[in-house]
Amino acid sequence: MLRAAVDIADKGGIESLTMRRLAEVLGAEAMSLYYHVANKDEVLDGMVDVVAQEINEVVAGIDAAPAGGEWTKAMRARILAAREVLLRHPWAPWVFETRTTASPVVLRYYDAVVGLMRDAGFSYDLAHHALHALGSRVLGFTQELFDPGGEPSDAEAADMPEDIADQLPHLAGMLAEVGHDDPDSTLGFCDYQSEFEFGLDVILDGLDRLREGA
Amino acid sequence: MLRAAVDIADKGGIESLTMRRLAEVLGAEAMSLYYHVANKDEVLDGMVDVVAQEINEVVAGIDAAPAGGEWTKAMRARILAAREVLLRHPWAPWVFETRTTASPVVLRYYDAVVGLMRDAGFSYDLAHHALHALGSRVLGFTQELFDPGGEPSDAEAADMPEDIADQLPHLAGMLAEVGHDDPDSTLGFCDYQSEFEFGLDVILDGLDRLREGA
DNA sequence: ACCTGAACACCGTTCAAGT
DNA sequence: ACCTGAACACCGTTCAAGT
Repeated sequence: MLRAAVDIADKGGIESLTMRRLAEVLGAEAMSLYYHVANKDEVLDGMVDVVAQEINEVVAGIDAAPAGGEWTKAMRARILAAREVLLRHPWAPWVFETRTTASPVVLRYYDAVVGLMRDAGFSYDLAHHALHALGSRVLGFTQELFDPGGEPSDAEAADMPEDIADQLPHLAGMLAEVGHDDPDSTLGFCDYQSEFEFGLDVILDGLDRLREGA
Repeated sequence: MLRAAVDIADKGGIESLTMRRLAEVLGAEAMSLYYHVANKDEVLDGMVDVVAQEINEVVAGIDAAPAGGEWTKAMRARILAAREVLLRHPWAPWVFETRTTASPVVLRYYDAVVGLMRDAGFSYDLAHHALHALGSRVLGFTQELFDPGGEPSDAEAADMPEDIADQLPHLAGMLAEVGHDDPDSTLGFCDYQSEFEFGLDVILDGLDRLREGA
């Protein structure tokens, strides 16, 4: 049932996941679901468990590799592996954010993350701050809002009108330059993967410096 | 109308904002709204404009202060001021995230942010990376997921069952220590404001170091 | 130009009733 | 123990009709 729910969301987006559709895919006749589950939120709870379980399985194979390496390497590999799982489930960030109770499977992931930092010499206090600083990045995603200086929106397209460009001189300048440097970004799209890694490295480096100073 | 929509969301949460309720508050009889607006998304678009406008007004007064100071001070003050506005509109983060088109008012905010970095010697390229690294933090919020090691959930409460604590040794240890240090966090709540500032400073410091190295 | 009532196509969910 | 049909209370939205 959870597997079916994940499939629906993967294929048609999270908004296409309705109780009626889920029952249909399962062959059941609609409202039978409520015998097995209290409400739709419980389905969503189960779906984050599925994704978190997937992440835990993937990182289990990763952790062995950078055994002698620095902790930032291990953390980086772990987070990027988690990100790959997340990219297969584009609805997952939204569902993660809307959950109010902590899934035990997610807690297991966080426990391993704290363990990794502890092994690297972090105090519990600093590890706690570190989790907050990383935020959702520790699970491999960030919310992209409207993508500053990247979207091919009417206000930022290459043919940005003169009068609007005058009102936003710095964005116009930035777009012109960033757009020119990278042939793939002429349409204004950013490379989300490398931007994610950039931000991640800034934070990991900063945390490592704090670890050394402590 | 937008003001009324913001009021409803402020008081009853974003889920209490329905077209019928909005019309009721406005004195109109329900479906008249569709003469002035194409659909509900257009209302939500307008609401982020209201909030962004509020932010722009607040930061306009802030920017003058740290004139001779370092850019990180000015950026920090700007972002924390934006955060105060956001805290008055708890629904705003969710609405910001769901928008697909960039509001001109938000673009104005980002333009000023890029301008601030340009004045500090940032290249357009680094400023672009910086925006991505800051993500939603530049507007004053982060998504808190389930709050690692903080929520008074059944799995993490002070009376965490022995068997669960055994499965999550690092989280249990962290919770015990962090919970003890701060008398206000005995219930497991984190101080979101100081965690926000911690993460923000990590990123700003890291960006400043990259600026110097460039 | 502006508003309205009735209706449509959808939700999640309840509940009494079936096997 | 498990499933179902009919119904309820809500959505956003359409549309023909009013002033």
